[in-house]
Amino acid sequence: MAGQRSRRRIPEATVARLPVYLQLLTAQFDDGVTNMSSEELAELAGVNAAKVRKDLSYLGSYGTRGVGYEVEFLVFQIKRELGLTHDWPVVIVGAGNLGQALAGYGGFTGRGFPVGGIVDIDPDKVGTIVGGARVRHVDALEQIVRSNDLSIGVIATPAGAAQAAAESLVAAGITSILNFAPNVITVPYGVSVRKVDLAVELQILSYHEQRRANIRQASLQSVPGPGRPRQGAPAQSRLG
Amino acid sequence: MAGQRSRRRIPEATVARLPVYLQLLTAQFDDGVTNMSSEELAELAGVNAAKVRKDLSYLGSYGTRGVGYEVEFLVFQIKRELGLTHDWPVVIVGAGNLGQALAGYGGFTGRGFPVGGIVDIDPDKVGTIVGGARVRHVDALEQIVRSNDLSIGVIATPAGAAQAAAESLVAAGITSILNFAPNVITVPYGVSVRKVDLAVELQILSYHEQRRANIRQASLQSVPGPGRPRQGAPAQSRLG
DNA sequence: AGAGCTTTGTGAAAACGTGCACAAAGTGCA
DNA sequence: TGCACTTTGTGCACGTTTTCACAAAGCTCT
Repeated sequence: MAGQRSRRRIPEATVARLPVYLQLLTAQFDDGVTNMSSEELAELAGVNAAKVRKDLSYLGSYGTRGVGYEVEFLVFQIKRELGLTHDWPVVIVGAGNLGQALAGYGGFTGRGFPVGGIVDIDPDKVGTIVGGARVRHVDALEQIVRSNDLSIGVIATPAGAAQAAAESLVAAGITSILNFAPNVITVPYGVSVRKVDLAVELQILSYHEQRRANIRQASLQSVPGPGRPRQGAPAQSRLG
Repeated sequence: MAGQRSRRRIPEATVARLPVYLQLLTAQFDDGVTNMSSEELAELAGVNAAKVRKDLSYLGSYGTRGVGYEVEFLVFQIKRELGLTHDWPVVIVGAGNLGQALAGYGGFTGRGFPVGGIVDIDPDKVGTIVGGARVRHVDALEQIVRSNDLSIGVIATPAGAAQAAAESLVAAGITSILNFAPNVITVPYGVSVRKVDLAVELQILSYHEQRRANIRQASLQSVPGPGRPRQGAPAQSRLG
């Protein structure tokens, strides 16, 4: 039983929730909370308590029946599982509007993902300082990646340049990509990609808005009665 | 014979993919492509062709057997279903780093979601011009929402202010929220929330990176030497 | 008009994810 | 020690999503 605790594959849905638990647990710990039940954590995360327990059970049996989970220990275990025991500096491709915002955005650096480099193809941008880092030419990508041993790249280019950016990143040795460009990129097997598309998120909201409007239209009943408060569901822009 | 095509409920997973198809189809149409098969679209979207067909079948039977789908018509149908036949101006709460980037980011306005207003609680920011819009005080939120008939709000505040921002938005009459703050917000029933958390995306990538590193490690069968403990497998202390 | 080819639309099966419900395992108190 | 109480960890049933596989429908060519 004691064998490898960690070779187990964790379901993708759980992997997507662990960072949320981690953030909540960390905040609670900073507030002096040392112990929490699945019920309390579920309440904060806006999910079902059984789901919390099942999610946490993939990490191991780290709770104590009748008591709950020790916050600090759980934080450590989630970090370990997510590979957050060390920083992962990222390299940003594209120093335009979005790239600059990302580089300057504290929530990046502050959570274990410092900007390890930023590149652009435009010679006019090269040499400017963005979020504390000097913009370098995209040709230096491989050198930046190798010498800093980077694994994660962020694409913040316009749509048309995204595929080329992805190819440069992969050629430079990057194996995980976060893509902010509004198009699908193709990468070789073994490279992970996640896509964040602001317009897609808004379009999904638009669908629900429009649907509400239709329903109001259809059944001329008034406002949808005041129900219980509800938590927002975490949004994943994942293509299965 | 078709009758009302649209009262059917579309699965959430499909709703999340329709914007991707829409983007691809629009790009193809601009390139002069007038007709596409589910196979071709699937290839571009990076998904299974049967999935494309099933997704599109929720809109109605708009394909032609033996031929495929007419791109322009399909674009129209998807837009109709997603409620994209008109613009949805959004109001942004928070004119800091992120709010400014969002307001200035073309991919927002350019895809049917112009900035209908931006507010901040900081009097120093009020009155400044951000992405073409003048920042107003958060107290004016309700007036802005009502007079422009807005439905969608974007939270671009720091974590601590997000819940208050959500409450202001709801009080002002907003029914859909896109939350960029890295925490869970609670809203009344009937309000849609989607959350985009950059750190969460990176943490998910981190998990996969770390897992790859572990697997490499394991298949090498070698005990990690005294070398520096970089992206390798974090030592697995304490087994459950 | 019919044969051959292509591609849709959809039942049905498989895979995946969620939530209930409860035994097991712990605490605390008398 | 034994009893009451709490909370975990998980088997199971249910719902959703994905994939397969194929009949039905359309096109083209003769």
